[in-house]
Amino acid sequence: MASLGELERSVMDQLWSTADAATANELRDRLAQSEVQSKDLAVTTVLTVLSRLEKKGLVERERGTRPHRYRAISTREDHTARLMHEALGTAPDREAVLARFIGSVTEAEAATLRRLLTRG
Amino acid sequence: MASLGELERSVMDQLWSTADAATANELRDRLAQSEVQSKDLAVTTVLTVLSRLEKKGLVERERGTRPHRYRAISTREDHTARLMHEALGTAPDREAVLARFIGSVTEAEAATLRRLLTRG
DNA sequence: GCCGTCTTCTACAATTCGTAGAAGACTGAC
DNA sequence: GTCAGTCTTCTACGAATTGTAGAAGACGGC
Repeated sequence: MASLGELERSVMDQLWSTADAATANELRDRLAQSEVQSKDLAVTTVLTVLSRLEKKGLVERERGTRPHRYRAISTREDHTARLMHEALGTAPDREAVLARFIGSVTEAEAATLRRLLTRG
Repeated sequence: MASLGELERSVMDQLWSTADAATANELRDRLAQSEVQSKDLAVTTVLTVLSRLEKKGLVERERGTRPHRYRAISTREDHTARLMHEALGTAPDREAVLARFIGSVTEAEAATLRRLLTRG
């Protein structure tokens, strides 16, 4: 449901990289600079993508200001964590999935998890 | 990369529900019975989907036997765990993601994780 | 050698995504 | 109040993915 295309992903990355809302133009510029794909985009392209992301519930826009400003609705971390939960939810045996998941986590991450789990 | 369509997903569910390899015909029958969508499919439809799943690396087929037999390459749990890792990998701050993830896990799952993490 | 079964090839419609032009809406400068 | 420039919306199109399946070729048992 929430699978993003490449450009959609890039736009989200930009929105996530600074918490502030940004205009389509700012985003286009930022994409032009930081982008791996280095393909200058039309502003309308960025706007289309932003509209789609809005429809998908990932982005919200301020309609009051004249150049509308867009911001990510949740943080990248929340979004990613939600995706992980979604994946987890597709399997009937969640514990078995967690076992596999833990099995292939790096030692540093395992340590983090231990800390997080014992602290609460 | 590994996002599945609805039918593809259903076929994988069937393959995962029994570890044995199955023929396209068997799968079509099983789908017809268990399926929510209750739409009788042509065998060729199932075969097409199986070929696509094979190309995606999720299914392997025995070409030796005459009605080819298909089986899932990894278990549902492995597959799901891999998806979770993929999601995790998209974020730069993996630890932060893990923190959010842990935060929204059920108590039972948290217990499972603790057990898994302290046992190794 | 023929018949029924199985596979492969090809195809098509719907959806998603990248991409953007055309045209209408709005704002600031004057 | 009007004009120019900016911004948004609408519409569109091509590529890729997915559900769907027919046509035709390959194969094995009788």
